[in-house]
Amino acid sequence: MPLSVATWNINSVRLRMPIVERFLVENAPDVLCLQETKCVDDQFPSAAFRKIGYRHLAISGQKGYHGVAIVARRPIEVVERRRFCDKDDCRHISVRVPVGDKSVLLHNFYVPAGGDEPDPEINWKFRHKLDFVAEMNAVRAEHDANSASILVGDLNIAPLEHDVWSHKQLLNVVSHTPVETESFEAMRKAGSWVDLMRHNVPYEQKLYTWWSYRARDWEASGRGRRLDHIWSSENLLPVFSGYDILRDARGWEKPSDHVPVIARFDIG
DNA sequence: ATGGTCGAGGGTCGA
Repeated sequence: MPLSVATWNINSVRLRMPIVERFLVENAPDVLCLQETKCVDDQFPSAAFRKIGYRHLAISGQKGYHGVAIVARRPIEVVERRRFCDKDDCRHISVRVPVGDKSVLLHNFYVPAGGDEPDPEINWKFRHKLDFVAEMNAVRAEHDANSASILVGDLNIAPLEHDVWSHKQLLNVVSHTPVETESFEAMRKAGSWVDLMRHNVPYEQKLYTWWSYRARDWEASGRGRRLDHIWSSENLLPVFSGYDILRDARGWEKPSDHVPVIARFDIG
């Protein structure tokens, strides 16, 4: 019986419940990590999740902005709601997922988008994004014989050349600037995380999880970016059995600009 | 060339 973990920036959980339910019914991941829930915990549609079998909830929301949550069909225990950059933004929550006599520590992140101007001197949002990623260096892929770690979320950075539709045209666009991609990869390596979506995938293969709302036709324009990620500790590689990017979800009714990603592990 | 579209909230701001 595998363990499956999904991540999805849904850009308002209340508005998006119809397609979130569709995704859960059709794909039945054990755990779904959500970002940009955009509501306080009292407004989170907990009853609707419980009704379709997702009875275990870990929520960290705030009014109007940001917000993360984890919903699961199996028990989870909240470990931490970590603050970053000395702010009260709800951008992280971690849970422990018992898997037989072992357990997985699961981090769910929503990294700041960073604004439009890629200059930390004149754009405090970009400064905040760089500081946030630097602070993530402390989040390591903890593991031992009985435990492993997974880190997912909207990390708002497309690190590799083929994680964007045009490397050259996006080099000065926030999400793909060298200062971001280099610090991002340094942070990932410092934590000993494995980028599962690129594991055994050809370097030249384009991978996208996000398409802008600002295109007349997202599909025709083809201008995507890989902003959502699934990482794990190295000891999960032997049981990692693959993943899917639910590209079709970008064309559903009232879509998010991000699509879900699901990873599967042959454990539990 | 430098828009374009969403969501929350009700103040435009954040993405």
